[in-house]
Amino acid sequence: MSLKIYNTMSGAKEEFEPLVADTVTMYVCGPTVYNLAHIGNARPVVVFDTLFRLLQTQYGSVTYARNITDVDDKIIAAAKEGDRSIESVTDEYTAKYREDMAQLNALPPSLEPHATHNIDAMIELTSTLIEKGHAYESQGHVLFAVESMEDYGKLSNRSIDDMLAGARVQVADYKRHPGDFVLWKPADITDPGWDSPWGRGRPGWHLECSAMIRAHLGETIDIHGGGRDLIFPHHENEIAQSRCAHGGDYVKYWMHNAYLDIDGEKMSKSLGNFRTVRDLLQSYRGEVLRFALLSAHYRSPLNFSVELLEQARSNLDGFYGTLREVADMEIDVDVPLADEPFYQALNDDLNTPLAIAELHALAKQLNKAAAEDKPQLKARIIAAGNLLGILGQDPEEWLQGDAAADAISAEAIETLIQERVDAKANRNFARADEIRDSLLAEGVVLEDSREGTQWKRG
RNA sequence: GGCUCGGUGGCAGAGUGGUAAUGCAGCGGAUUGCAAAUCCGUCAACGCCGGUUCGAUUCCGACCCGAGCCUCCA
Repeated sequence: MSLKIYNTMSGAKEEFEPLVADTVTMYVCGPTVYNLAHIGNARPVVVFDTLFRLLQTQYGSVTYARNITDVDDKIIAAAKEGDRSIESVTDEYTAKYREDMAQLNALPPSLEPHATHNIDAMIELTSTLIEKGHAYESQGHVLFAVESMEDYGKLSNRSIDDMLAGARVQVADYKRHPGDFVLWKPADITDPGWDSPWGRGRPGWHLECSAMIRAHLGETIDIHGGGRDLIFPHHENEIAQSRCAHGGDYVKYWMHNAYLDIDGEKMSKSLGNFRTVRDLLQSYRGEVLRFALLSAHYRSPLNFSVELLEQARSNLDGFYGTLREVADMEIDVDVPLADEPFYQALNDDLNTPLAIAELHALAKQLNKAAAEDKPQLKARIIAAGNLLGILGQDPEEWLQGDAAADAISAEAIETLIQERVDAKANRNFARADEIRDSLLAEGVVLEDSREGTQWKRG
């Protein structure tokens, strides 16, 4: 069972083969830390976290780097607006980003390089590009000369001429060609800046990823991921920087996720139609958000809505309900992943919706399995859940734990259930139903069985 | 204008050159004191028009509709 990945560069699914046997290097573009992450920003995090988990099942060494962009115009603007230091802005939002992503069950990446910790590498890269004739200094800026690169535009499949046709490239008198992009720009005395051969300044947006990949992962990496909107110009320009500086390949497999839509439109900061993860966590647990994000294939747009979240929750409740029935069952059963349909689904370019469908099939089997078959089915469900980053909680806690601040307490519920058991024993069904209805009004659902009454918050 | 990507049942969402997964919702049944949960069954879909083919939802072409990138954006 081998992994297939859709490579943006070739436009086709390819067999995944790492450059070095049993070793995978992966880099995903992380946040610019000047505000809270929205749920659209969380999609690549969840998608590539799932890939990270999958890779770890088949390669001995998997290094996953996700950067923190902590120098940028928007950060400077946010600091000025809040009348606070750059560091207090970036520290706050870096911490909040980590917290939010942890709520989504995203594992911490192996490395989390900060742009400001790698300025030397960026200056060095810029110098190399100038030496090799791919960059030039102009009015305090250093710019990459796109015309100096033979196949610039290959990733996004556009030519330099095409870009001019759009006539939306920023024209600036310090550029030789309108498509040239900034490697290094001068900094105002009040702005953050670093001394460089070209004066005090700061790096352009694209530079950090090229420099940090080179510094932390090597000249060529296996997988580089991010949102579709990064294909151009960001990733295109990374390729230009790295290939022109070092020669050789930069990235073997390019992966790009589609975005979240709201009412058929892209969710984005500039459109203002976004919901922050932090805000959504007030109403939905992180695992629900994660499940919702995985319910569509990562290369397809996903329409984000209340209905989607309710379906995600309903699905998870079902799985946890199944697991609650076998909560005390030991599962020291080996699960040969290669044979598992959910594993095969994930290996096919991370087909998470199909993997979830296979999870449903397993749950159904478990619900009606003979006792001796249950442990292995439970083990398989847990194994699938681990890969998807779900179903890791105690089922009872999941089903009973999602209580609002003013909700009825577990103790009060148990007391009423006991009273209802007594009423039923006396065949006082009117009282029993009255108790059940009153609990339902509190959002508590009772489930009677031969073994007794269970409850959950619905 | 250039370059991408889509349009599958009420909703979400896989997939395939030949009976179109799965989930949610609906309906019927089993079970239950009645429910819930579970199980069984069931209704219902491939944008439009051509072409290739024995056969197309799937391949090709045109068209309609939608989204995205080309500017900060996951």
